Order: sequence, then structure tokens, then C-alpha cells
Amino acid sequence: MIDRMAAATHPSMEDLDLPTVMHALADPIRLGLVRLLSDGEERAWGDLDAPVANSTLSHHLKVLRSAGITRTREEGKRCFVRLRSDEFEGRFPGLLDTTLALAGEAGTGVADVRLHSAAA
Amino acid sequence: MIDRMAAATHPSMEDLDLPTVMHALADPIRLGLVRLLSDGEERAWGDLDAPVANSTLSHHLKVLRSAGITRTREEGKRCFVRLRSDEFEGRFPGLLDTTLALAGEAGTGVADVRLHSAAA
DNA sequence: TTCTATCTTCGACGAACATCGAACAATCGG
DNA sequence: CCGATTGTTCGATGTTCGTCGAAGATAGAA
Repeated sequence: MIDRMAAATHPSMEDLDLPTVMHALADPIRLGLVRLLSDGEERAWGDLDAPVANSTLSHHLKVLRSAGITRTREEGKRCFVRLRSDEFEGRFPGLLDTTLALAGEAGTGVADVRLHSAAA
Repeated sequence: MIDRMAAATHPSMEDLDLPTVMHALADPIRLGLVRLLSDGEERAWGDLDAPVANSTLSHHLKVLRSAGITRTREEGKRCFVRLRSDEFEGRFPGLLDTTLALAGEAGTGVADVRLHSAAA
């Protein structure tokens, strides 16, 4: 149907509003993903190990992408994800850094998202 | 039924998790309320002028209260609301300040919540 | 071309959510 | 005691959300 080739659509930062962004950050799995990506490195989709089905993981990544938080790059058959840190910082100053600092601590209700065995 | 006298229940900061807090901050009306309270002053419930029915406003204030963001005080027949700034800062450092800074700007999707004519 | 790996989309489900009006409880003033 | 004021709760409605499995689409390997 869609577009592994049409390159997953990414919103312009100007088009984003605060409620949308907050909502994207209001889920344990998505916070776990953001935490995993917090070092700024790009990660392969297939290396992401979250406690949900692949279809659900795809959904969560779409929500993060739609909220301007992550960028997805397609390379052949595989996908890579990373934070849009700099751009996001320009639109919502401080929000990502603050959230990452909080999501990094234990007991904050963030899901355990890690990398599959063969880490990069 | 309940308890204008049992004093609206407020959670302990340790019992709060990040997804809950983010969710509370993911609504235009609630962000508008938080913005209105951002100066730290206590406001009378009846002075709050939000574009929703009273029952809905009551609901939103309950969500904020349950997320540890606001505190409600009852004095006789009337209610007063204020932010739990200091306590909240201790549990989620930086989050409230960052959010308030962002909610204060235009074009961020925050609802227009103000005070009724007779402002305090 | 055919098969395989890699995501994405579809369709469905139950749960949670925002919203309203009406009914209710509590307090204060006659 | 009666009535007005002030929020809160209830019940209902329509929407959105998180989740899954199955089916689809694409790129590369065989």
C-alpha cells in the first residue's frame, strides 16, 4: 500500500503543537524507545527489542515520527531510526533534554526497550 | 457523594510516573490551565474561564490533581487551585518549567483559559 | 522469477478519553 | 428550614488509543 519508497513522511517542526508532542511522550513504550535513542545514535529497526508485537512497534514509531521526535531513514530493505534532536530543540527548547533526563531514571514507568543480542 | 470535606485526594510524588504526567499535559485545556496558574498564584475555581462545561472542567482539574501537578484547597463553599511547583520540581526536575515556557508561547496548541471578568 | 527478510497496513477488539447535561452533596444566607 | 451557590459525580455518547494477527508491499538473494 504505502511507501517504503515514498520515504516515511516527516512533519515540519512549525506544524507541530505541544499537545501532540506531549501525547507522543505519554506512553511507556515510546518513552523507552526515546531513551534508547537518547545517545543520538542511529539504530536499525530490526535491532529494537520492545515488549510488543512488530505491528505495534511500527505504530509507536509512527507516532513518534508524526510528532517530530524521530526520523526514519530507509536503506534498501532495512530501516534506521534516530532522534531529530537539533530540529526538535529549535521548536520545543528544553523539552527533549528534560524528558530524556527523566526517562533515564528508574521507577518512572518507562518500558524496557533494548537492543537485540547483536548490539551495535 | 464524595467529599468536599474529605478534601480532594492528592497523590504522593513518589507514586507518580512519567507517562501519567505527560498524559496530563497532553491536552489543550489542561495546558491552558497550567499556563494560567504559571505565576504560582492560587486561583478560585469559579474564576476559571475555560471553553468547556463545568463538569468537564472539573474532570480536567481532577486529571491535573491526580498527576501531582496541582493542589486543590477547599474553603467553605469554594475551591482554590494552584500548582505544586516545588514538590513537582523535586520529583520531575525541569519538566514543569520547560512545559510552562513552551505553553506560554503562541501557536503551540494551548487552549485559551483565562479568568472571568472579575479577575483577582 | 521465486523465495525470504523486513517492515507497514488492515481489520478488529476492548479500554480509556473528552464531552455534555442532569442529578447530587455541602455550605452559607435569609 | 428553605433556597441559592458551588463544584462533583453519574450516565451516556462518540472518539481515540494500544494491541494483536494476518495480509500486503518492497528489496535483495537464490
